[in-house]
Amino acid sequence: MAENILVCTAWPYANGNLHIGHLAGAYLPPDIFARYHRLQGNNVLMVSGSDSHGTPITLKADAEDVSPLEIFERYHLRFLETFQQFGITYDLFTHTDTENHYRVSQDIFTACLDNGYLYKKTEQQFYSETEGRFLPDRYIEGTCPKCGYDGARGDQCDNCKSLLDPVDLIDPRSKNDGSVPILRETEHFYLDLHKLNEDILDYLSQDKDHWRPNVINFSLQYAKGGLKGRAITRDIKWGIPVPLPGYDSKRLYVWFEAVIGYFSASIEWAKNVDQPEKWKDWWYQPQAKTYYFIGKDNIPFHAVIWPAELMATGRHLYEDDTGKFLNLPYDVPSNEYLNMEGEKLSTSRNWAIWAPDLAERFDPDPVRFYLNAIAPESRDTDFTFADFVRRNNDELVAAWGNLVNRVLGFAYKRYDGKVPPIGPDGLDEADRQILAEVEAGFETIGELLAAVKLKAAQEEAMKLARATNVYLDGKAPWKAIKEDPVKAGTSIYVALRVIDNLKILLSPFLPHTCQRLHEYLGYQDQLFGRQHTESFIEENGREHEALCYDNSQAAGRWEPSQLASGQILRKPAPLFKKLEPEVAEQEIARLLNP
RNA sequence: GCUGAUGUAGCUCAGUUGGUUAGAGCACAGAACUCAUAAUUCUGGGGUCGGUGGUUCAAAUCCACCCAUCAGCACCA
Repeated sequence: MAENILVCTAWPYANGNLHIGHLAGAYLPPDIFARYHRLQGNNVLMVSGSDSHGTPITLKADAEDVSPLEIFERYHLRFLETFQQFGITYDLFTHTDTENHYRVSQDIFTACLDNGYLYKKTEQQFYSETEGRFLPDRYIEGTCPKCGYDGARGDQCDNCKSLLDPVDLIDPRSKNDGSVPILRETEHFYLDLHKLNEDILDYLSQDKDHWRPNVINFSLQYAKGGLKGRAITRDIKWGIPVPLPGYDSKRLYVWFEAVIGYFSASIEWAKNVDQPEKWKDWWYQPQAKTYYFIGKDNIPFHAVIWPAELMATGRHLYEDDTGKFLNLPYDVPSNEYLNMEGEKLSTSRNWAIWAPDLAERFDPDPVRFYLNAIAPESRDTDFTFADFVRRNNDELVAAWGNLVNRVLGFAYKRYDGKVPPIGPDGLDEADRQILAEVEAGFETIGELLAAVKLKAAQEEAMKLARATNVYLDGKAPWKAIKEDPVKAGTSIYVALRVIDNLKILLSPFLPHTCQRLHEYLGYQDQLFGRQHTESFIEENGREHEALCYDNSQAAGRWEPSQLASGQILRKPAPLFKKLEPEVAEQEIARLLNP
């Protein structure tokens, strides 16, 4: 029975390029996961988009003296390109500046309000008279009340690292024009997390054995500590308007609406494919499983606050049957962080490998292979170019690429470009054993993938490739062919069929090269669907680019190969390139002298 | 400071409810082989399991304290 699997990934801030940390932590894992489930025949919906709001974007826009719109559109288009280059197969990768997202976010706000989960509160905040607006904490500078440092920001002192309340700053001034801001009263809406505290604890206490320890322990602790209301509106102009009269100067705060994107993007996708109710398969069908792939800094927002928003919404938005509830996250497989050459990635210090650069110089599959091999599933890990080169050469090329090349090359040259037949003696013990071992991989690797143990899954698949090398060595068909070409042909048949199986088992990790292998083996069709960008025009006439995926022509199936003897092979070529050790040095040099 | 996670061979990681000489891949050393991108296969060396103390016949595994790294701590999301 096909399952409905919703794959959500963190919404990247559209204020800079993506780097390897983003890929390894939040974008590659869900793609591997989604590809597996599609092969398995499950109904997968994978959605996300660019976060077009948020302070970092307005900061960057101010710094470049352009509009926030210009900033986020620029990087949004880059994201689309990056995801296509690495084969991250979103059914929809949209952004949060769409009419649809505005409407859904406002509807959720209204539902929360109607259900009594929002309250208003008045606070004192800094207001700039020269600019005529309230200033976010980060826009205020002053002297740190704790250490006396003069350049402290309103939210944090960079010198002593203390978290600050801007009201406590000595001699506060605006970062923009140096003017002295004044305190003024302002009213905001708060999400009443306190009221939902018990429900959140119940949710986190049931059926969470499959959650990673870090995620569940942290979330439980967070919720047990007592949740307090959080402001969900801001005095800013860039963002989604509050859907109430008299709030023209306020916007929904980005943390409240960005996570709503998972829901609104699902709805947008359904509209795009002309099945406007289809999103309900993932949001209202109780058996559907929803996964949220994020980095560890995002855990509270996905494991606590987003469920709270869904609960507060009343959980039957856009649904006449009030007995139905919106699905809460089934799993939040958060990753730790990826470091680089022993140091934390840093955008400001330009200590990062940017995804577009990586795509320019390397093929996507080796990068996917390496990033998954070192994915920070349970702890921070370290990316080094030396290790990348080593794993590419000594593991990917040596064990798998070479296996494919030697067997396909041999079959192509010595058996007339066809899959040889099984000889009259049939299969012997060793033949049956290697086939059984690899076929069992559909079970074991499938289970690992379904449990989001993606590193272990890849390792298991590589183990089978190594076992095939052992099998081949035992059979030595290059020797046997001299005395008994028919018997050697049986071994080559078995090896080809094993490779045909491994092609599927490895395809979630290495989709591009497995497709090529698929063709070398003589198949005509596509293992996976087609990825493309598309421009959508909304009711208000505005247009936006999005990444889409059409799975209708995908022929790959997560099941053992039935490779036919006599199938015509295509002339093979190596799937991967060996990398010169100097590559590592060159890349490091490039980092140090950009 | 408070809360949580992580710390096992040079590197990346496994180690189920505590139980024989702590495992894998790669790297390293030796051998075999030559179909293959000098790839492959076999054998071998290599670890006081972050530290200290405790519980136990027995601890990488349980408890306490400590150290290191990372994250969160409510206006970054």
